[in-house]
Amino acid sequence: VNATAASLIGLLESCGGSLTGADLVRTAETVIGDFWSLTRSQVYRELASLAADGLLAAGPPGPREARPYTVTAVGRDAFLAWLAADPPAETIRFPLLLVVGFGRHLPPGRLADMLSAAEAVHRKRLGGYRELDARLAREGADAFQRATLSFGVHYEEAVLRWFAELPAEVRDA
Amino acid sequence: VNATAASLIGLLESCGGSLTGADLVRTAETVIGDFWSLTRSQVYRELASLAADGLLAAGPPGPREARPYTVTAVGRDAFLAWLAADPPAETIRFPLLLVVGFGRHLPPGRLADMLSAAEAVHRKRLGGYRELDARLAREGADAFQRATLSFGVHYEEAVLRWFAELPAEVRDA
DNA sequence: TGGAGCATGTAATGAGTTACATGATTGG
DNA sequence: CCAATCATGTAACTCATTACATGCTCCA
Repeated sequence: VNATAASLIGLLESCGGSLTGADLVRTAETVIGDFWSLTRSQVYRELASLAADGLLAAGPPGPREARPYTVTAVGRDAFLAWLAADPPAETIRFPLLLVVGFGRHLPPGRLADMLSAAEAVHRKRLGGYRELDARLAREGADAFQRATLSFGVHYEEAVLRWFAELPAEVRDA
Repeated sequence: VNATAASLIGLLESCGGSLTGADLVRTAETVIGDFWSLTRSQVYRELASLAADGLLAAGPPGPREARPYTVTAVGRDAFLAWLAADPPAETIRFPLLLVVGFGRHLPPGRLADMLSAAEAVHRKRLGGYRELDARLAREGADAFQRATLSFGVHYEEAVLRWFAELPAEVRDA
């Protein structure tokens, strides 16, 4: 029961009923996509694997072989066990930092371009997070979900601060 | 030429001469390990692949089949091309955030334990980064390398701020 | 009704992790 | 010189990404 599989069970639990693969792809993307990326292929693989192990039950296939999945009692227990275990440390893989680290090999101006492009992306993401947070606050959403969003806000603010504080030596290399 | 392979070439470039697989594992761990994890197996696989493609040249095997690798002209060009290309976005996978998001399924107190354990880890990491930064500043190290370290500092500060600002509803769930 | 475009699911490739085997090294 | 321990390299496996095929759907 890895983190991706457990998350799928958790999303099925939260949504009460049964969801198909594509439903789960969409749901996962919006709910946990900002700090736990996953692709269609992963979802289908995990669903098949979980169903084979009896943690999920597959309903009758609908259009285009779409099977709705529901959580079994065994699956629920496995999810709760995963949830209560000590979570491993986060992993960050930030290609831009590699580029910055090797920055002295770049032609003049190139790094500045990359940095301002990245800065724009992060500025936009921060705006989106803040907007979403305001909406969730209005709607009185789950405090746990808002806490994950809050991480996103803090993270993006940190990235932007980092950009802002880069020495000219680096920024205009 | 993926990011891991390119980084290995870059490290070989920076170190001037030729390094063996184990040397590169060590170097990579200390220089880029904080934002680009890689394992021995990856290193050896990439080295073999890069040598097969002529981007690296393998020297004569020393003790225990250890071959020293050096960068070829082709390899250097490939590295520079990778470096100048637009870097893809970072990926973050933070298991603790998954757990927080599903926090309402946790027994009372469990989340608080996880959070304080994680907080201790991040506090320690921040301390280590600051110490290292002070040393690099004294030694007048490469500004680009210090910039990557600065990211680490900003990131850890953000994580700690996030912890500190979590509502009691979440922290003491 | 038919075909363009899109959504869903699958297969093949690539990257990352874990676990293992074997050869050095060092201290007794 | 022998044995315990550690370092180095390899292989098997899991996870993730990319590219593909096929079947809906919706509008002309």
